[in-house]
Amino acid sequence: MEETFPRSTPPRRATLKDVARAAGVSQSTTSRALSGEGYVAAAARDRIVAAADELGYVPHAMARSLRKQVSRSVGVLVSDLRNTFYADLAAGIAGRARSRGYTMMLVDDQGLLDQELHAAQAFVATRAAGVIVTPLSADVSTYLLRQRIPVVEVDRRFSAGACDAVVIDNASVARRMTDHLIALGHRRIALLIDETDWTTGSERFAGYTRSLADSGIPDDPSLVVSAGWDVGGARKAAVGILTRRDAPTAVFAANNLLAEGVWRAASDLGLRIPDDLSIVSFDDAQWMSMVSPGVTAIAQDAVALGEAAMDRLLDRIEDPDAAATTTVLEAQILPRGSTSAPRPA
Amino acid sequence: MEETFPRSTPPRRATLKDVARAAGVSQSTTSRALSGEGYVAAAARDRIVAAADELGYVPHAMARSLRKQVSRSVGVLVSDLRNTFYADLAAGIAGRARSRGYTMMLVDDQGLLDQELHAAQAFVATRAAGVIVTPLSADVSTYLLRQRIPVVEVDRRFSAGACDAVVIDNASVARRMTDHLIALGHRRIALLIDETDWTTGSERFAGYTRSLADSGIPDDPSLVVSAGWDVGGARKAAVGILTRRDAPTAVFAANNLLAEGVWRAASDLGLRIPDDLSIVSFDDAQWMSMVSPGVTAIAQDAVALGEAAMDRLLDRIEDPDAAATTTVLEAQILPRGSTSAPRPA
DNA sequence: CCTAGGTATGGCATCGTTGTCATACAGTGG
DNA sequence: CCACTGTATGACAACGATGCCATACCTAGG
Repeated sequence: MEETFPRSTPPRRATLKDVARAAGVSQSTTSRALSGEGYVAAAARDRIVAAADELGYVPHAMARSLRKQVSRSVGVLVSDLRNTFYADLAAGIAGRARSRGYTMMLVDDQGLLDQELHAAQAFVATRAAGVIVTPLSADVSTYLLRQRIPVVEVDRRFSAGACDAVVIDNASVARRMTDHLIALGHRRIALLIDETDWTTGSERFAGYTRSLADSGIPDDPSLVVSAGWDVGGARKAAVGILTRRDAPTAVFAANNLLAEGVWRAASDLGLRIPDDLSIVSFDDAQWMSMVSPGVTAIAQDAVALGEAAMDRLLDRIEDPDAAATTTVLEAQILPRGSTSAPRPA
Repeated sequence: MEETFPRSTPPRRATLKDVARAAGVSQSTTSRALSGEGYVAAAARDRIVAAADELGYVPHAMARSLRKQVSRSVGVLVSDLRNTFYADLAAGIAGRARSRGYTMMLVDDQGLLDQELHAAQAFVATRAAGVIVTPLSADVSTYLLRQRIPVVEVDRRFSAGACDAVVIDNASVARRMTDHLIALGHRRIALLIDETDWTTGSERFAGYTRSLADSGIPDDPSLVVSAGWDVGGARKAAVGILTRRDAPTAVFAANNLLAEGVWRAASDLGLRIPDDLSIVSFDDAQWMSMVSPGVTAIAQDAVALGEAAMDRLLDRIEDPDAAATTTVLEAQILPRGSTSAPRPA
């Protein structure tokens, strides 16, 4: 009998069976004692609990969820964790997940379609209780829904109607932002945008267009510039439009990367802000409050977005057959120094 | 017999048994066919594979890992996802995890000790293959190591020697940064710091002190200011030291939040940078390259830190009994406009 | 005294996989 | 013709937890 092991680090992790043996009762009783369901004599319970933490017993979550056929973990799929927006979103989800007793599996698909689908499969494999996703295509939701896994789309919608969604009112706030520029006296307002295929882009574009139309400003398609996905491209595109003979007096950047490009372009060209050029941004970023003048921006509360998505998901898990709903959160305009009346021509 | 269900959404997720039945073979054969281990006739394999994707079969990762007694998921515990440093770290880990076939459970402990321990327990419950943590105390590592779970500490070390760690050489780069200020002619250099209890703080402090000593500059403890954990506190502390009669000509902020406080304080006091005051920061933040002048900063590659930590963890999982090592990554000094020679007195 | 109901406990099947083992049928070399 | 080896398959027992069921005791009420 040389089975003496140091007491501090047991050779194997303790299981329910070990606790049962140590307490001198059956596994059934042990399970009941630790879960608090069913009859257990007080004395037995005490012995069992004592044995459990003597052995450092931690229930095996996977075994439990295999047996109970329910999972306490949710999958989260975002496009790019290095982008503050997604990181804040994840933070909001994480906070709610923890307080509701769920664990979070986080995957960053880097904006790649194949990784998005691959991640979805990983969520199915772990039998996630539900998934929150900032989708790149309708495929994820379709696939997960077919697998009977609740899905919530955040930030943008691809499967409108088929699954729940939590978004902000892009169109409305883009319109109000454009209204603000028009109220200051601007007539030539450029829109720098990445894409108009997703709901985010198309709605922002729609809000901008709507504002101009409502103010009776003639449509000028040349002022809407597709500026790519990175700062470099945005900078180039901004330089292009700002050096035109009929350059705009204000630029509306449809996200924070584009705003950075515009800011740098203005600096390249020696334009004074807001005297020579007004700049506004959809998405607030930290630098916008650090530079002078600060950049007037639309702030989405990404943390709140994440929290709302998690709440939605948990409701859905409780009631899988309820009708899909779309939750729309408010976004705020933060007026800063980058906007003023255009210079008289 | 009214068990007709729509073919598109099966009532229950398909299991190995379902695939086996559909292909007309046993579970054993099915398992062998899908895993590729052991003998399976070519014809049978084809039938099985066909049945599997007909049914949309996805193997149950938890059942598998229960049976095989190995897990393919790692736990990651960071202090605050909303802080870019941690988000980038997580992104680095996530990237490596995905490419190595692991899934990542992410928890944000919000800098709270009890949540840190709670998260550690959750990792044990899911039988994580390993854990990467930016620790708040030695307790996490101690607990997890006792539970035989490999741990890698990142950014700061609490359990030096007991577990692996991946950090940057805080002391050395802090010293070089201070040397840089001294080389420019500064003699009164303040250090704004949050804490000196963690390895990060104490090493940065040590590097600063060492640089001054090596240059023969007399020690002045009043120039080392404990500035709290948020921007507001840092701003106040900075205003305090900058309005002293013998105010420093340069300030070294030990992290990006403190740097923001200093920057705002300088703005409050109308100090011109770098003429009236030189500012340097440990930690680069996006705004530091957007403001003018830009802030000279120490850039840690948080993504690389995360990748290195994941690599370390996987090595450790493969060889649990190897000696614990500490990996030290380089950090870079990015010279920008916020530093110059002090104004002649 | 007998039964009913509350309390307390253990046995056992089960969740979905995997791997060991036993079995069976080739074909091959002695 | 008899081992023997290689191929192919299915039964079955795990992994760790739970929950149904049977069993057993005790007390109270008829």
